[in-house]
Amino acid sequence: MHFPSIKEQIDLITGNAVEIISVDELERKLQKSHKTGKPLKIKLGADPSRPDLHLGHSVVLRKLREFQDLGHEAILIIGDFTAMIGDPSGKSKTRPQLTAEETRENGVSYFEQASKILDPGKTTICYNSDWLGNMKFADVIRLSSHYTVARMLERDDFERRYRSREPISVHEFLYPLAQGMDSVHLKNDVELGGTDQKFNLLVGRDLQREYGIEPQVCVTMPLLVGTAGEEKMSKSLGNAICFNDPPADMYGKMLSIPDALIETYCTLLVPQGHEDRITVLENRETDPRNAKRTLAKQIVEQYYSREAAEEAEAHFDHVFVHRKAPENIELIEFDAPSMTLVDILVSAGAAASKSDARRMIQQKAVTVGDERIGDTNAVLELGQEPKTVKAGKRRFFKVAAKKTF
RNA sequence: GGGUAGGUAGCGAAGUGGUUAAACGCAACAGACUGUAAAUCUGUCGACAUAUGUCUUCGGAGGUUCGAAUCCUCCCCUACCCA
Repeated sequence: MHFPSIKEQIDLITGNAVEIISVDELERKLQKSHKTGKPLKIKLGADPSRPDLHLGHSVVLRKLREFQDLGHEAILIIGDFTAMIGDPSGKSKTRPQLTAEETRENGVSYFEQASKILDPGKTTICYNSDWLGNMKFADVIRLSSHYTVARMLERDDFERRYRSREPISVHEFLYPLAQGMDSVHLKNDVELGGTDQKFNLLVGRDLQREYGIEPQVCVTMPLLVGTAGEEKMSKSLGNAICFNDPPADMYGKMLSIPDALIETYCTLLVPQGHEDRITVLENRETDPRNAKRTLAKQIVEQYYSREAAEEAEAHFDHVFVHRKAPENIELIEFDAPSMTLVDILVSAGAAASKSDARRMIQQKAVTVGDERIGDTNAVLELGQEPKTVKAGKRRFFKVAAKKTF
């Protein structure tokens, strides 16, 4: 196995990373692998309870890919064991308990999506139920004796919640330990994670040491902020751009990010060394419009293709710049000769309730054909010929009658 | 087990008997404007209803009252202190 020079490796690994604990140890490990020809084992934990990967995940996946490109071994751990128990930590109190099948399925789906960034042929996948599932209660107690409550409370999240008097369940203390056990089991050299994972990564490091294993190097990556620019990107906050978003949506969402986010998104989402990176970063002040367009196209290309990116851009221009209806819009057929606009909006899913539909009409948001409708009692005659309905700026659909009446 | 403080709309947070469907902020939605779904400004933001009408909501269940998110009783949940 041939590796690039240590310096080259360190430069790439350090790029974009927030913190590396510690660079010296990393260097030592790299030297050792260089000498012995044995790749380093790089661990990344995946949460199979949320199988929709978004750009936030890509930041850390990309780092893992960089390790792969350097010749090291990527290990993706699907945290199926913890997902089966159902972790109610943090904000979401109702994180669902998943069955074994569901977690396996999600794990597969996770891997498929992650393959858009990783080199799938060179990625090892493990399920942590394989070892955690066999632990006896006595083993768990023994494991937990390695850590103190005070140290647990050092974690930002716990500390904050403890201080603001929010509940912390005992089992939440067990999760970092479980994750740490993964590291003990794998004997990995490096573990990757977002900055919010720092504590957990450090626990893994400590536990490895306790169990007489050479401690892992922890590499933390920045958390990507959501498209709104404030909170971190997360599907449940509705500010995410997912790997599986259709190209047009992905492109549109990318263009809608606040200008101030161009730099962050570009550095975290475009591969290090890519030419677009320089173009976007150079032009973001002087020509934010085109910088953003380049960036948006580049992202779509990563998950789909160059062609898809071009199409997405054309679609966007058509709909939003020229304000025309898109070509392929959903046709909804009703089994009636006429219907109130309100009912149509609700059954098309364009409005959440009838009140909402009325509101939209009152706000002049609804157009049928070329006519803007302002009457909340409007009734639409339905015929064989589909009519185009536009609700708001970006929801289009066609309506028609199922048959002639 | 005892004590104290709490549980309000998607979230955060006011409101302690009556113009309170419930201030305000965030998010969301819409309109104007624009290079965009940026920014900014304006409006909307429980449901139902052929607009000024009705119904449901302030942890849950009962009760007091002409009238309660606001008072009482019981229960559930959370935090902190004491044991």
